[in-house]
Amino acid sequence: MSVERGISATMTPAEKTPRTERGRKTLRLLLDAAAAEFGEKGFHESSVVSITQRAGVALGSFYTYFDSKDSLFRALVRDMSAQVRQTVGPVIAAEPDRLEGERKGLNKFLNFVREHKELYRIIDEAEFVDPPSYRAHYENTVNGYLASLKEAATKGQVRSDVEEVHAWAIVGMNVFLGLRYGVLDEDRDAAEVATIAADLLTNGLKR
Amino acid sequence: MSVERGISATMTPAEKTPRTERGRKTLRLLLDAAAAEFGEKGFHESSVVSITQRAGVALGSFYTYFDSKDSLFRALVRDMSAQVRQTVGPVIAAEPDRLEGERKGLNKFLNFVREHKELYRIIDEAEFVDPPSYRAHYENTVNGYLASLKEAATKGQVRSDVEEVHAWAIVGMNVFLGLRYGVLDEDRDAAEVATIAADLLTNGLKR
DNA sequence: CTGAAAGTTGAACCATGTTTCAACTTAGTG
DNA sequence: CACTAAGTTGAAACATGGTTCAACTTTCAG
Repeated sequence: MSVERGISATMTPAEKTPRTERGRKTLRLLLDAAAAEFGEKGFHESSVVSITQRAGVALGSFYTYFDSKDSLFRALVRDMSAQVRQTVGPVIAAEPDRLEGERKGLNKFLNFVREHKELYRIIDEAEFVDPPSYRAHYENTVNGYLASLKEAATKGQVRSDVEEVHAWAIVGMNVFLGLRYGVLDEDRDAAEVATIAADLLTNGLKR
Repeated sequence: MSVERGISATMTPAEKTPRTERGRKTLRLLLDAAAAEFGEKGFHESSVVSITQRAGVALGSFYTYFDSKDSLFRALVRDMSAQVRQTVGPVIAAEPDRLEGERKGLNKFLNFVREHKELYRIIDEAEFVDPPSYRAHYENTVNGYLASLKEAATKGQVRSDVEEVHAWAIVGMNVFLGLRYGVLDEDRDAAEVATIAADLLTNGLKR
């Protein structure tokens, strides 16, 4: 449940990139602490003081790497948005059949959410803390989805009239299933949920 | 774009219920101002000072009706949650065919969202400000959905194996369509979006 | 009319938490 | 082995905004 990755290219840390190994380590401590803190308490209940304490670093060091609490949050949102897509996208792409890929992708997503509840909450909260990033996250996600659906349509694997509305609907479906069966509760088997949902998506509600 | 209704039963306003006509009027001013303010700025950017100014009421009067900023927010969430269900539920129920009801319900929902963007955002933000209400909102919504789907299943209008996962998936779909085509942008005809989504839900993605 | 209950007011109090900064320590290079 | 750049530190300055309260006004039942 921590952001174990290095500092991704998407973070654009202004002129505050660390120049030494020590600096990179401190930055990573701060990012991990922040992800945990924001995930648990939400943006506004989290404090820079508490984040630095959790990171085992002095208060002032925070401002060596970030301009503000907001800018840290923005950096995290961008990073996590990319992480989700990089985790789920390949799983869908690797499957020759798009509808089967849908099931596998959702399964992967559910498991990812369970292991990264904090990322999920951070992206959700971006709707209020950093609307542009929030919007960008879902537009990127939906666009990727739509492209892959259209691709599948040319292969005759899905209906030929797929369009934006479908992509938003499917993404919404997945996000809510992630919320319910990943974040709020884990009372159902992830693979089973994915199978049921993929079947609904494939065949619809009709008898 | 304001909460034009009276004080609903769900609000349980402790011992702070107004006893005179004047009091009820002030309370309504505060509720409307708060809904507008929270909808525009979000919970944390909104201030009690600003809400009372918007309502044209003194700062102190706020605490005649609410224990705190939080408790006001909770009251609003509960009220709006009920409002959404009371708006959309009947539209679905009135339609003899459940799948056609789905289309009409989504259309109603989209139009409702467009006229009440602030309500939408307030419920969303409850995930962070008042998690129990947030959870309760979606559980109530999903349960209502599930009951009506099961009812339709006995009539042979939808597949007979409908269950909780389906309900969450459908609600998620609708919420995201509301977000995209109601809140973020209104660049598509609501009825058209509803038709496309209902068709997807009815027949699925397969060719 | 009148008195008590209900409602109104806004300055002051208070808690919280972000950001700055000048003194200090560590790391790496010529 | 300096000497400089990078990094660290935490107390203090600063900003914000929620909440209280005692004086005041309005309402309305008797």
